[in-house]
Amino acid sequence: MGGTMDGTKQQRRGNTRQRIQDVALELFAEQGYEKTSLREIAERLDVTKAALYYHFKTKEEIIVSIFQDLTKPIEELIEWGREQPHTLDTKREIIRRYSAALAEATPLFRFMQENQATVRELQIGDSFKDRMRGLRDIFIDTDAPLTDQVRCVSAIFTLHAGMFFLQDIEGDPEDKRAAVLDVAFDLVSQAHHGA
Amino acid sequence: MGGTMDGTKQQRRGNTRQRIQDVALELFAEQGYEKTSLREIAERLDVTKAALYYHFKTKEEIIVSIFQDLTKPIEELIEWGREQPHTLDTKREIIRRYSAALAEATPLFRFMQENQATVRELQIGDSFKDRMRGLRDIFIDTDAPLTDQVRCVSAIFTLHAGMFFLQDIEGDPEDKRAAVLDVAFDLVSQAHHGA
Amino acid sequence: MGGTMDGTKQQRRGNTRQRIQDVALELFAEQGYEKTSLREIAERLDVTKAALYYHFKTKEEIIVSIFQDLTKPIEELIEWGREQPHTLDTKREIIRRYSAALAEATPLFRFMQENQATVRELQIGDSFKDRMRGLRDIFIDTDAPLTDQVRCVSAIFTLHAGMFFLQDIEGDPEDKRAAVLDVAFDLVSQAHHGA
Amino acid sequence: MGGTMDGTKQQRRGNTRQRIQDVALELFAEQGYEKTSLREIAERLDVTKAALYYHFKTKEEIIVSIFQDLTKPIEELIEWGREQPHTLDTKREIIRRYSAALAEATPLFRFMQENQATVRELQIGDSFKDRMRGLRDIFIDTDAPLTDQVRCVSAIFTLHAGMFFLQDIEGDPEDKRAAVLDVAFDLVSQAHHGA
DNA sequence: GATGAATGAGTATTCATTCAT
DNA sequence: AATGAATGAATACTCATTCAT
Repeated sequence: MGGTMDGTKQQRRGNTRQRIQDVALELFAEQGYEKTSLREIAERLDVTKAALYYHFKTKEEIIVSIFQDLTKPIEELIEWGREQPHTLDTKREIIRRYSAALAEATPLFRFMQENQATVRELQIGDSFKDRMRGLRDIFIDTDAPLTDQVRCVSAIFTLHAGMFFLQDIEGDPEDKRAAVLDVAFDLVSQAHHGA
Repeated sequence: MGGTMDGTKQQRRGNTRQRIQDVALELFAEQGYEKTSLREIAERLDVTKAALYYHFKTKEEIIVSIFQDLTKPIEELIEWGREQPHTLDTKREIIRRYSAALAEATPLFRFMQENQATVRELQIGDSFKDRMRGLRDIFIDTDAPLTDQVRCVSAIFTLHAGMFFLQDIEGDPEDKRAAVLDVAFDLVSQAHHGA
Repeated sequence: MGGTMDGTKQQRRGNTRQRIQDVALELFAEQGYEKTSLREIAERLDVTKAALYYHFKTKEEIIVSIFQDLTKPIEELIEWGREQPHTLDTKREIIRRYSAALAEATPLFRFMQENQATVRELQIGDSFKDRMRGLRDIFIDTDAPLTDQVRCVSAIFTLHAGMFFLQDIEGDPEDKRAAVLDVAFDLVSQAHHGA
Repeated sequence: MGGTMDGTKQQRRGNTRQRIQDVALELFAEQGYEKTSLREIAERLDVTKAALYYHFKTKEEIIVSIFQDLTKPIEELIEWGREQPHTLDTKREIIRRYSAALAEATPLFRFMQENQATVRELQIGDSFKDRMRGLRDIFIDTDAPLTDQVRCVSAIFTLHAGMFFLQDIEGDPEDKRAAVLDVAFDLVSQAHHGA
């Protein structure tokens, strides 16, 4: 069913694992993890379900592997952040880098945003919470007034919000990205000056 | 098997519909809509699956009915907002009321937050988006600088963030709620003064 | 697909559970537990696989329930044996009754005989071993010479052998049954007289 | 990944076929033929499934080859028995040799004992039945009274029983073996004297 | 106002087997 | 002598839904 010598299959050799991850993430983000069946993934790749199992032991392993691959930059960012002094400048730099990392892994974050209930039960949940806690520890000064702590959380959230909920608002994407960064910068600045 | 005359079942009379909604929402929020089966709901209520079908035509109808019941206050809030002048005071009042409405319907919002992928395909999605667009139209002045628009979106998001992601932070719940409102107020204030 | 009013289905009402057990045991005995699929059982009963799951939670539960139903007589026999004095006469009576019980549950024992590897992993294994140990405790005098102990084990085994491995030998079934009992009687007699 | 030069693999050279048989029999005996997958066998040997197919055409061929290798002594025993006069002494000698052959191929007989349902469908079944029939023809005098015929069957069965069901009984293994032989001897003696 | 019995379509997963390299 | 990649067919099991009673 479909070309033996037409180059399409030729190209597939050796990168099936990657292709599975790509298609899977796309579908998971689109329809949710639970509602996406392995049959669907296989069909879209024009392989059999069993082929998926050659590359991944379970459905969960597929999403976990994607998660691990795509969140590595963020993990490194947090590692970096931990070694810096907890100054305002550091926080601004983290916001800048975090925003970039987010943009890089958009589909994954869309998936996570939209499938939190699933994510929570999927071990991903825990490692992601760990990561977020790491970020929080760098970002939040537990001695500061509550209001300032909330501002910092809000800054991070503004970045996430920027990814998904600004699509409805008109304007050049680059401008929007800049505006989002501005607001986030402002929030941490205010937190630091005790505005 | 399970009290015929012990009053438990007596009490149940007539409010089964309500009890189904309660248990269903609880489970949907906890495990996700897709992963919660009607068998599970029925078992927890100690009735048969078929009984659920006496009260609701489909699984979807259960969640839709919950949604409609629980978002009525927010719909009314938006209705109210639409008739007010788009002043800063109005926005602050909306933030106050929205925050209260959110607190009232916590499980539903937790469910929606965590099952966005599902919600989107469930007609709920559309009517919720309509509502949110209504809120946005009141909140956002499309002539204002992008940064200020983002601030307003961020204000709303801060309220949502406050519900779920502040649990990790120490402090009295009432204080935290107040801090969240403060930050949201600040954001809309700044948006208005062109900070 | 299959009469609605022809009486066949009429008769089925209310005894589906029993029918499942019957067909299942037949197939398990014939082809082995592992090689018998639920599809096969369902097809032979002209119901869907899902119907089986209405009556039994798992495949294992089917065989366990059969086992429990069919070994009750033997359990009762052992109970009875425990209360008797450990005389030769008691043993002869037990042999007589055990042989009868065996004959009654032939398909089950054929199944167990031929699927020991499966049985061992199926919890059935344990409860059956318990039962057999009960029989052994009544049957075997641990102070007697080893040879006599073996004779008693051999007596029980002769009964089992009689069920399955005498089919090849010519002769009237009743005569064969009598001969088997004779040999078993002899073995326990010799064990008692210290032959 | 798995010693290239460490001698382990060096040693493996040329005896993979044998190693497959060993591991396969061990697993078949332990878990049953159906429940043992080629993946499991391959993993335990640290080779790929495909490697098994280099040495054996099918799963069945593995068990058949084991069977043929391990039952050769018994086949020879029967051959020998056929040429002897059908005296009591011959039978005693056969019992002695058969018992020894059984002890030699314990895992195979454990496998056959516990997987009869499988064995029956696996062509092994037939050739084994042929063998057993050969034994029976030597052992059983079809003109003798039924009781004596049963005694002879029982003698063989006692040997088999001895292998598996005497483990529960206390005592020195050698003593138990001797006791088993004694009982078997007795049974054939009685059969001959028309006890 | 609810149950008992059943269905049809689906799910993730496993298996023996194949074949080009 | 063995591997990497894949397949086709099967398996146990689950789910939302239906309907006569």
